[in-house]
Amino acid sequence: MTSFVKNSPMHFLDELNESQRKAAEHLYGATMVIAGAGSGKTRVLTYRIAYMIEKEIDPFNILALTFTNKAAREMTERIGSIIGGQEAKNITMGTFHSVFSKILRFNADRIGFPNNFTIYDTQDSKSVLKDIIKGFKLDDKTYKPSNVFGRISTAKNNLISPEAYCQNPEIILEDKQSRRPEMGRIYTSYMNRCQKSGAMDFDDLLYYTNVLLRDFPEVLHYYQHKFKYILVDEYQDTNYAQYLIIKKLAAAYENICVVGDDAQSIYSFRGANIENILNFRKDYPDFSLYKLEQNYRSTKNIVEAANSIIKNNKDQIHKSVWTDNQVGNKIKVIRTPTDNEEGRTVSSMIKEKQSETNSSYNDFAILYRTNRQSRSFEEALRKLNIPYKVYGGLSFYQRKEIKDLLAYFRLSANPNDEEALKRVINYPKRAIGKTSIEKLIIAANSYSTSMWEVICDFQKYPVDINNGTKSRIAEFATMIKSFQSEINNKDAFSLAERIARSSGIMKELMDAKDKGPEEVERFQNVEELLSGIQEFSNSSDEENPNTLADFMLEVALLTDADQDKSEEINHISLMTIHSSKGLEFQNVFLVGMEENLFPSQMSLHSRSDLEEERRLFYVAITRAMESCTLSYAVSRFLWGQSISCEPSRFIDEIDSKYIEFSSKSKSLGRGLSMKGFEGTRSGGLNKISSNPNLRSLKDVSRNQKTNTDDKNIKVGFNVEHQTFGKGKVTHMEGFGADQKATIFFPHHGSKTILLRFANLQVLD
DNA sequence: CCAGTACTTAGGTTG
DNA sequence: TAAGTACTGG
Repeated sequence: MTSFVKNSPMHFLDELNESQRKAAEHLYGATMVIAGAGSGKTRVLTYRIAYMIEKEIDPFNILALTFTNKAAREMTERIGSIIGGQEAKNITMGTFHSVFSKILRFNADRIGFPNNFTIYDTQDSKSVLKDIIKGFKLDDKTYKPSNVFGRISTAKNNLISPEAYCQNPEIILEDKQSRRPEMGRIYTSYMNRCQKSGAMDFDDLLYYTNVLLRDFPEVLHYYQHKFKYILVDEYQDTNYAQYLIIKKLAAAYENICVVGDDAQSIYSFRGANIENILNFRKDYPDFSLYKLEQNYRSTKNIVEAANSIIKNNKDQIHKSVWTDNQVGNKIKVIRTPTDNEEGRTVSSMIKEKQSETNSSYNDFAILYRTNRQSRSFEEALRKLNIPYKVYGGLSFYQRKEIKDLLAYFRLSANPNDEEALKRVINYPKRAIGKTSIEKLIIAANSYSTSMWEVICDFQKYPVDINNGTKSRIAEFATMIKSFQSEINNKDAFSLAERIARSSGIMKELMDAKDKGPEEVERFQNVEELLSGIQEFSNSSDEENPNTLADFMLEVALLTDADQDKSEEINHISLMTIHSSKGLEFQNVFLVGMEENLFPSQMSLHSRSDLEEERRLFYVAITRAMESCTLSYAVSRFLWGQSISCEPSRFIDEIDSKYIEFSSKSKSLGRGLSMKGFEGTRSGGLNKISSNPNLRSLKDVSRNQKTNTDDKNIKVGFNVEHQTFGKGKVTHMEGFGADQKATIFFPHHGSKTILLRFANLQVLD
């Protein structure tokens, strides 16, 4: 087990400094490590776990919780490289959500869920809420799904059950004051709907874990004794539900080590609670505290500038971060006339520096407060032919085409998953209309069963839908059942491929491919998902194939960071400050340093919000190793109009010793800006003198009468449509006013059209 | 059922 | 401005 010691003359702990080493070696009792930015926090955690195993602690007894999947994976790898992969595998390591979702699946029957429960993402949750709000006949402007979702999420994160919510006088008053008295009813109904669908949202994973540990002492007992050693990374980002899980699990042995930095807490807006750090001393009065204060990442100027900023916050645990590194250059501040100019200036500065020092583009990052700011930089970088990658935004798994296919998988694994069912029952088009679906939903509610049960047995659950539609629905159900029968035994890839084909999704995307590059991309995305599944299939052994059901257990908790392929490529990184947390770059450009943008306008009302913005600024500055440049624009386009901006107060908060104002910006601004203004508003130049559209409209209306009620259209007829041109009728359905024709148009593909409106000319 | 149009809204983001 | 949704007319 300890063979690595023989090979290396030096013990791995020797690579740590004194306080790092103390924190790593102190294995018993409650320990808190407050780790300044760049102080080697991950290294301490890694070595601590390696040391535990060296001390013959069984990896099976270790629970390590991280903030992201990526962090968990990297740590497992690093530990594996020190003590051997086999040992590392037995550690329970992952995010709260992934670790506890597994525990919940194992114990699902105790809390009234199937063990293959679906995990709803935010989109799914909001869609459920929208339905409920509509069902209650409430105004969806007062009850915006995202607002309601946020409110419910907060409640769950604070372990307030629907019943408690409805009875809490304070909450009732709050909702009354915000004119949303029905919130409690919506919350209750939402919980019921999810349970009926066999689904949990992300917050439920934490909520129900608490329920499980609270109501089933034997379960609590089991995990308390399994997880004798508990480690939590990024402790400042935990919420109350997470805090309580840890507290309960650690209660038996109290071997708990939390690592965090209060100065880098930037997620309170979604429930993270700095109090958890402060409470630690109350819960474990005998705790030991270690502070990691030596920064290995940045120059003296950067470290000290960052210190001078964070000093302005009132709420914080005192620590003094310092470094042995060189003094380095001062932080540069540049000013540009417009946001577009900011893009050009920063891009050319990067180009200059890159060719001067012959460094890799990977050494550069542009950080901003909001995603929309990326635009001006992307444009400028493209013009200069500088490779870049924008991080964040829509993730792979959120894309429509991916969600569509996954919905088939989800439905096959758990047919009660109502969101999945609604998503694909008529996609690709199989003539099951909105009205029919609505009727199904209402029926399911009134029979208090799931939509799936209804569509499987119209005898038992009569619904007022015409027979043609009913038989198409039945056909759909049969197809899903045939997938269902294979989901637990056939290997993931062959079933996935079959579903993609026989659902019609592949054909749908294939046919659209010649429409444009976006359609091609969609098709490729689905191919990529399938090849990912193939990989998953191949990694299993002969005896127990990895099934699609297995795949679905993992996929809901994956994010696009989990399938990084661009890591090696040479490019600049563009991202929000939030997503830069935990990363480091030689050169950081922090852009958009303006009042109302950073700090954000919405943070100006309360001190604590402003302090969070300041911590965000602290995080941004401390990403830089060697150089840090701040920029701001004097005017900026915001929602279609140009507004004038003032430099951020944060610039003033940096001790002037550490910054210099670049003169470059001034000279750049002068000559160019005037030109930009001319020519842009050429008033009424485009005014249309004669309007050809008007004419054609008239012509059309005259034609209309002649052939609308010509009902003698049959399959095989050649017809002409006003907008689609000539085509051939391939299918007819419905009667009278509902009569529809499916027509193949050589230039527009196949369309199903209501004859009542179609205005068709029969050609033969 | 399809497609064009009117209307609305705009933060950060992991699981 | 841009993007997404709801509505409406053919």
